[in-house]
Amino acid sequence: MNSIPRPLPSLASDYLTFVLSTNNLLNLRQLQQIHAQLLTNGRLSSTPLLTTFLTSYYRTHKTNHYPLLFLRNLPKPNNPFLWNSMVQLSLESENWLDFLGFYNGLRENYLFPNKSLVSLIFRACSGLCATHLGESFRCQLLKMGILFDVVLQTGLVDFYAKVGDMRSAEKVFEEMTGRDVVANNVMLSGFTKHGLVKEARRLFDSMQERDSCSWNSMITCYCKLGQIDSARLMFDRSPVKDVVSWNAIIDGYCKMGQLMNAEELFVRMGSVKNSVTWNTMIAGYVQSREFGRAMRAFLQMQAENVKPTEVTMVSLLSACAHLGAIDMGEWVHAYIRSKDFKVDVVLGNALIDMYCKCGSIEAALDVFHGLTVKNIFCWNSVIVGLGMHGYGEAAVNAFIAMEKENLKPDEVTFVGLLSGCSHSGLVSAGRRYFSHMSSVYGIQPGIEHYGCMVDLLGRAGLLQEALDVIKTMPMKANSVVWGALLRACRVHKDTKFIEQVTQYLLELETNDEGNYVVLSNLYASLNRWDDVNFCRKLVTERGVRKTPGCSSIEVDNLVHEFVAGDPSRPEFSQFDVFSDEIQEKLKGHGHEPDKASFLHDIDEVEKESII
DNA sequence: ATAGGGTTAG
Repeated sequence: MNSIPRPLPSLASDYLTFVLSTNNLLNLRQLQQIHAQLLTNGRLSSTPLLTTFLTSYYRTHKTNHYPLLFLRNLPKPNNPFLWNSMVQLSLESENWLDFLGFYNGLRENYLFPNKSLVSLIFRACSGLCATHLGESFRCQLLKMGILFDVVLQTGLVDFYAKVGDMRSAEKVFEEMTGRDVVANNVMLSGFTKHGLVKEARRLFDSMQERDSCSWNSMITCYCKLGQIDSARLMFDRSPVKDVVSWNAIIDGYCKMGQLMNAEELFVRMGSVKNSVTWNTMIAGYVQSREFGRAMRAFLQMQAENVKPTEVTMVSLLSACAHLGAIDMGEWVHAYIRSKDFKVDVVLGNALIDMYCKCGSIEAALDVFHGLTVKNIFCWNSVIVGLGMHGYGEAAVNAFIAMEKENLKPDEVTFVGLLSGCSHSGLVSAGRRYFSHMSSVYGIQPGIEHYGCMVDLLGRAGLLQEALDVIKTMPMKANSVVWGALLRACRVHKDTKFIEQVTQYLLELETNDEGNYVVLSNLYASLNRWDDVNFCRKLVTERGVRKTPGCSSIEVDNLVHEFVAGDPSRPEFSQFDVFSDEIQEKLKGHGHEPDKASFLHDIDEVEKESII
């Protein structure tokens, strides 16, 4: 169908209906031809037909450009139904910018949105957290003389609650006459979202009629505040338990790390389970670092014929990122493509993060550039990823590009940017961005940012400056910050500050095993064996447990874990040979193992091999 | 109106 033959007027209607029903993507030329057809024959331009045409165009092309052009060129006055359906369609597909375009077009024609649309628009304003838009919209409605009934007032309550203006929300709610269950539930969920459990409970207790939504709101409210036992009480008391109730309480247990309780309910649910239930459980496993169980749950989900969703994929990708399982990650990516899942910002970000953490910055960038919509999470992941892989300058450039897109950097952006500068030795850039944080962007540096600066200066050998940062920063240094300085001391073989760090370890009862080890090794390299023993005694006294070094590799979609000094694997001897090869290669590249600061009580040859 | 997903310093 490269060109559409000009049909006879009597056939046009059928013909157009046929063309539109084939569900093919129409190109611009074809559309213009249909457009011409519709305009030249006034009889054909019936509102239903035009509506079908525009909606099918918008559904397939997902851009409001042509439909807007089309509508603007229609002879006046326009039929309000046409504009209303386009506004509604863009709202339903959550394309806010398209919505604004259509809504403005509607107003340009002095038309009013119909009533169901009005509440939809309020919901959209809530979704966008567009305070000004919602306000101006409310004023417009008043001017238009649209009556505020319970439905509209409820929409308004929802709007105020979502943008965080609880006082206005409560005011509208109090002034409402004839509140129904929905109105009460909207107010209830407003309280719930802001963790206002007392207010929520008071309203809940005063309600004469309660449906499952009311009970579920209370369950989620208690879960959100970590009061899992109160949530469970609500769940048990509810006479109208539905899937949502079960899912809410299971999620509550997962968030508390109580997988046993979550699983018990999960099993007890039987066949009521839906995809959200499975996603909740899988996400729970991932959050508790039970990646293998997450994967098994995914397989079981498929075995029970429950369709995995985009949310399932996000959890699986997160598991891959933690495991460094690139093969499995690529498999998930292929699965996403084969199922035609919609790669939105969240899923896109999960892919970017997975590829970064699995070592493939190129694949991460591919995904990033392929996204039509990028938000702060996506940019942050890319900036963090580039910095992590030693591309500090690229991270800085990404930061600049992000600003050009008019996105405001947040505190995570600066963590990524500063650590990127640190890994690439970009001292002056790091200093500049650190000072710009508060002066230009109005973000107060947190302990992470001071930590980055200590690391940046420490790596560059500016140890005194690094210590000055620790001394002058507005918060107490934690083990990460001291760890950065400690490692810098080791790398630069500078022991000036070693006493201060030891003092810190004595003062702050930290259980951070790594710092004790580094400190002990530092003393060992100085042959200060008394201090080494002191460190070791400290570790024992404080009950700090040294987790054995552990790494994992992935072969044929199976993740193999290796624990340091554990020869129980049958392949162990082969790995030994392989490890020898790597050592030789490293030496060829001029790498020297840092023997001095390690395990003083074993002989030189063995020492080298272990390091 | 109610349930599930993403980025953070050594």
